[in-house]
Amino acid sequence: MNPDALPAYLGPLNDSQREAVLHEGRALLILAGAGSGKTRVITSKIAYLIDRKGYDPRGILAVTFTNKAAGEMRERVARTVPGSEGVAIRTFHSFGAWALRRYGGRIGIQPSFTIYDDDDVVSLLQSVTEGASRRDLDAYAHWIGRAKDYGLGPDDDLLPISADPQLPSIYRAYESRLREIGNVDFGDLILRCLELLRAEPAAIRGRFRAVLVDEYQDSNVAQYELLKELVDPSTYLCVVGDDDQSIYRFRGAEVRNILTFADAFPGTSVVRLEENYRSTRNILAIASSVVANNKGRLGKTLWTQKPEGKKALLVYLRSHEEEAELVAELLRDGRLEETAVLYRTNAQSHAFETLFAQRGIPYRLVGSLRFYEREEIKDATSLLALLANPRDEVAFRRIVNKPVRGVGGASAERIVALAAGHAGDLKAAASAAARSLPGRAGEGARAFARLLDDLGTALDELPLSELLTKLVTASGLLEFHRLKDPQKARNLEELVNAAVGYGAGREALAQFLERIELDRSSISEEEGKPGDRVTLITMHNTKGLEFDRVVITGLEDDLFPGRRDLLDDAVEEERRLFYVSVTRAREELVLTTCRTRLVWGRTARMEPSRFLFEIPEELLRVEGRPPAGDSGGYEVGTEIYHDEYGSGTVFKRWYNEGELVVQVLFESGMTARFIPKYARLERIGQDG
DNA sequence: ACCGATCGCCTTTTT
DNA sequence: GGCGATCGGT
Repeated sequence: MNPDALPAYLGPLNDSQREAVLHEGRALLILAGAGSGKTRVITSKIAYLIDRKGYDPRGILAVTFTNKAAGEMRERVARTVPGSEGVAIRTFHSFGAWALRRYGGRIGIQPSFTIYDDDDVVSLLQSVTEGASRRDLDAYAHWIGRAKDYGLGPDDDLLPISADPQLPSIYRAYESRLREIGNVDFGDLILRCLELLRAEPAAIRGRFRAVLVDEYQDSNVAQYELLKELVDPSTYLCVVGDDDQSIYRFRGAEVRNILTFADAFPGTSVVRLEENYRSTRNILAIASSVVANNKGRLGKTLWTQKPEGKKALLVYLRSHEEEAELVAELLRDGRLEETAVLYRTNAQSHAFETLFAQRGIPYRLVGSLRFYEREEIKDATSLLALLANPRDEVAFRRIVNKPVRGVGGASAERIVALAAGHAGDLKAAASAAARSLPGRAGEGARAFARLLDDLGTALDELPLSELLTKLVTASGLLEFHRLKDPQKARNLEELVNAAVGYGAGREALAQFLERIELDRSSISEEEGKPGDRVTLITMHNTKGLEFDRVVITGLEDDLFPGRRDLLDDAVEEERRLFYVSVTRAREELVLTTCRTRLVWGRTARMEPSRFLFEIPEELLRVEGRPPAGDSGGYEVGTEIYHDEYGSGTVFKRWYNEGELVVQVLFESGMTARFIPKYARLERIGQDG
């Protein structure tokens, strides 16, 4: 091999891409517009580090945002670079889990921990609070999650999260209970990993000589701090992102991470990838013109050599049924695999599923299955969790009396209290309680303890799938659920199937549970099946994907952008979500908006999404009729002046009984509604 | 402890 | 419209 010859993987790259791959130095920020080939750049860069710069694959860490992305990158890296198996390609969370399982002992975390999901968090909160409503508990769970995203513990100033006076004490109680149990929640995977790195930097820091992060615009503050701890001055750090595609603020993503990256890591070089290889000029123009309405962008000019392409089709429809009909009609050309139907909320998939099932149109539903959150699955995994960690009181409470064993709430609490005398071990406590609890409750406790014993023995002897089979039968869960709903029994079978390939023992169990918690997409009834299928997917889930034809549905105010997002800059995040959605399309874009929609079983009247008015008309071909009189002016964003209220901006407009109504936010902070036909409004900067 | 009926609230988006 | 929480009767 001639070492001077350019490696093959550099061949197809454009100048900026190549610059990014070849860059050397301390840190690199790649601002990569949608469809600009960033995955190719990252994989090429990994290849280059290994085969030209002499990096040990085991010294390279690549962090992605979703497991799906990690899987794809793993595949591409393996294809591009022989001998790259050792590269760690993980999500932030799975990296955290890995580090905690391996080195967590140094900060008091047992490797047998399991990961609590949102439901478990709420259950635990319920046991550390008194008289809190479900609503309160949800709120506290949310705030605690957000606090952890920002790297804040119970003793930090939580006012930016919530002014609720009880939050600090509830957070503190929750945290101390969680640590007694020995489990972690999602935020802990980052936060406690950070704690580990600070306490024992030698354990991990410096292990990775190069760290690459994809989708950096969606990292949160805790992840940023983790990154800072992970690198030392000699580590090569490369992050890739697009501020226009930041869509996870609700989950603690902090766009400022990418905006200030160069300041946080001195010596940063910046490379922009602005050539788009995916979409036609028209599609790109639509995406750009809408996102241009956002303020506070780094700003970039996406361009493409692709042809202009077709105009996007905008269809005004009467109802969500018509919307599903329209999509079914489009699909009569047989291009199922090439088409994706996008919507803002999971609930919207229903209309499509129903109609497609009727018409025999095969579809693939991405993400919304929530397989692991189903009652029967959670029951079975709670038993598994209890095997993995006998101190898991959340799992214990859930499963001890299911199916009914005569151990009611009061008895269960007695056992939990008793566990304190057995180092928290609930199995030991149940055994002990078998003697002290009266009658049926005592027998139930004994039966439950015996069940755990049997399963514990089987754990070391049987492969996991066989253990699970034993578990669902011996516990009575399979029978219990079969009687309620045969589908639930089938789901339990599906869970058993998911465990095929795992060996026997505690480590296999921990791995399986971790996969369930961290990669919820890994089982879906539809996804694995071959054949042509149209994709049904939320806008958020499309990140990183692309399709020849994209149908964006439900373009209506109050839905997209959502009702809550109207005032503050949350609208900007929704606009970015629109930008992400549009740029998934290669060739063809269809936009639909409905006049009415079922909301909570009631038919609601809808208005077209404000984003539609931000698209230049010449980029659209319109079908159907927009609501009458829509040219009445006073578009959203119009600045007006009112004699009493002063100047303000229209932030919402709709029609009531045929009259245009506008809602105006004034500089004073007040809002008011007007019917412009009668009210004395002056439009600023227009002739009126 | 369990069952059934009623009430209320809900829908963002996900690692 | 549907799910889950809650209450009251057994």
